[in-house]
Amino acid sequence: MANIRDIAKYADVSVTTVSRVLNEHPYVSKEKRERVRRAMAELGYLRNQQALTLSTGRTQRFVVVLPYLDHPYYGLFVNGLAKAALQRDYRLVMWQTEYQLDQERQALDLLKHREVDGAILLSHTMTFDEMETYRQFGPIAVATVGAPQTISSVHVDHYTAFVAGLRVLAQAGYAEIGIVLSRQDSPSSIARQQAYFDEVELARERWVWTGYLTSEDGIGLADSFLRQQERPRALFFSSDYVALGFLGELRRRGVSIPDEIAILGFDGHPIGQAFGLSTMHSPNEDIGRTLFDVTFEEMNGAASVTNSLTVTYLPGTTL
Amino acid sequence: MANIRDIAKYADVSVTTVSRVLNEHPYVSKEKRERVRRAMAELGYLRNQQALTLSTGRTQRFVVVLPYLDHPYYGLFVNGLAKAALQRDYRLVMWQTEYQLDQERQALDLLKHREVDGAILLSHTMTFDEMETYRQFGPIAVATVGAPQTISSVHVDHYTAFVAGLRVLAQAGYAEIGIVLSRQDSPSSIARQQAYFDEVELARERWVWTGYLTSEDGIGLADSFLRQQERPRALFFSSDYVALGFLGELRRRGVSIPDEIAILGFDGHPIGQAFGLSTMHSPNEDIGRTLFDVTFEEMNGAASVTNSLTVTYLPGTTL
DNA sequence: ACTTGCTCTGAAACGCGTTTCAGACTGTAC
DNA sequence: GTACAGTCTGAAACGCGTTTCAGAGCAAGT
Repeated sequence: MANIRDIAKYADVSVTTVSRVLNEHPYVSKEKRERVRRAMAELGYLRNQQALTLSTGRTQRFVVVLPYLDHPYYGLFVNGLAKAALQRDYRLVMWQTEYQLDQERQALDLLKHREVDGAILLSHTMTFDEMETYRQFGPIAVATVGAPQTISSVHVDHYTAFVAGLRVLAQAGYAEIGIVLSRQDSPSSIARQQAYFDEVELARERWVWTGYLTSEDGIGLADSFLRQQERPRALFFSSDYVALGFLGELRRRGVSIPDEIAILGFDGHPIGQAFGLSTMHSPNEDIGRTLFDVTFEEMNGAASVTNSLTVTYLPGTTL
Repeated sequence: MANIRDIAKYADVSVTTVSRVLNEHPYVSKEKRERVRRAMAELGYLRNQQALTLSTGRTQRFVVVLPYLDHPYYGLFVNGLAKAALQRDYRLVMWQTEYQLDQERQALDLLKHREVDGAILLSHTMTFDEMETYRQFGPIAVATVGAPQTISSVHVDHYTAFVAGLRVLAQAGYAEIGIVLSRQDSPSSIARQQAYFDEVELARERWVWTGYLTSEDGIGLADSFLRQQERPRALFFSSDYVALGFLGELRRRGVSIPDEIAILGFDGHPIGQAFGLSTMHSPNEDIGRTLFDVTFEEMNGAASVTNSLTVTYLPGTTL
């Protein structure tokens, strides 16, 4: 494998000159530039990215932290991230945490050890206090609310977003509303419950279901829901996938939707449309794109930012 | 940022000794080991991964190439890859190609430039001949069939798999069968068509639909399908997502399934169960895991392998 | 007493591209 | 004729951890 010194020798110039040709520095005579070019072609020179990385201190990589790589909820975020990364010639190292704190720490250790230039957390269980201890090693951006000054944030405010969804339900004439959330104690679940109790007059503790993450969980909910005595007339899900599982199972059992139970999802993932799911659309792809850009800019000296986006109602036939 | 030389000076030992402590080499006296440990703690030493990478020539990274990061079809592969990577302390650089040949080339260029140790292609449009030109730069593994000797392959054979699915349909009593495929000219689509015409007596050209990738495509199919004069009695989809979109749309229109039209999917993705989709289960997570392992072993000198896995019928209510 | 074989240590080279700095040279301006 | 600015060039240092090699010290084996 020819390196820059071999090329220099072969073309009878200094390594500096070769480096200049590589980087298209103007101060190289036509003749030497040509000689170097030819030498590179003849020896099959390939620039060693590792050496470049060590030398410049830039890895051209960000680590992207998320609980599950294969959870469709994160798909659109990741898509936005990937598109932005491509534009800047950056690579994304994906890090699956399965909600394990130590996995999050390992991901941020990449930052410490200069394996990546920055970190983008689509989800985190770590406290912001701990997260800030990593800030000195590179820019960090999160897709969640409540980040401190030093940490960039691009997110939808789940309280506001949930209020918006609950009002859509209210306007459609539903007063008895239940909500189906993901992890019990996640910040977003807490915010959503808060919104529920603040906004819905007939809100009830037992109409709050937590621990529903996947479409299978949604199927599972059908049974326990139908067995319940006093049921809400509408269910607001924090995820389209859970809503879809529930919807599919109910339709299969011949339950009429929305006559017996109305369903509102949250995400606006394309697959929901296939089933006519009414949902609150969250601009996740934009968030992904912006998260990348923000992190990139911050690496180049820009200040950290907080960017709150809003959700919109995407009508279907389940409401 | 303290480096290894700073530590050496502070602990009054050579850099070699520091390196030995870092790598837990036994030939270091207790006393010096202790001094080095203390120096590292006091100066807050953090090993620079970039330097290590340049020095050892190992990046601890593989690039994973796939058309869309957010296509749920690849989710289970990626999940398997991620789990295997975690075990070996490897990172995955995800590369989205959108089926663009030049994106595939860019991904493999990472290999050329020593930015990754190996490449795993879940999908590719590149010919194997071209792919082989990259082989000299590191191990390559694909999830597709037909790879040459030098390139590892872990896959389901789509011809065999499709024959299996078609026989499931035949055994269930369906003779008039149509198939719905993804990209027209992809090797897997070609193999599937071959299987169709070889296996199904009543196979017809116009019962082959191509270009269906997403659940939305499945919705779109419903209309043109229902308008067709002579319809097959069963549809075999090459993707659960397309099948689900189609299924959802038909159910919404009140078409009785499987009485009017039977549906068989392909993948066995969990979300299919929510809707009772009958499907051929493909062990994609295993494939992902094995792809990683194979690439890893090959990097350590093992020979390339070809590993063909089989699909199994996963009953639902749509058949 | 003498070889053999560990254990321990560190100087120097290595991987490889970039950057700094000093110097030479040419051309233009005054 | 002298300055100054711009062009071109290369030696050396830099980023930083690993590896090779040579050598010293010491104990066990014959």
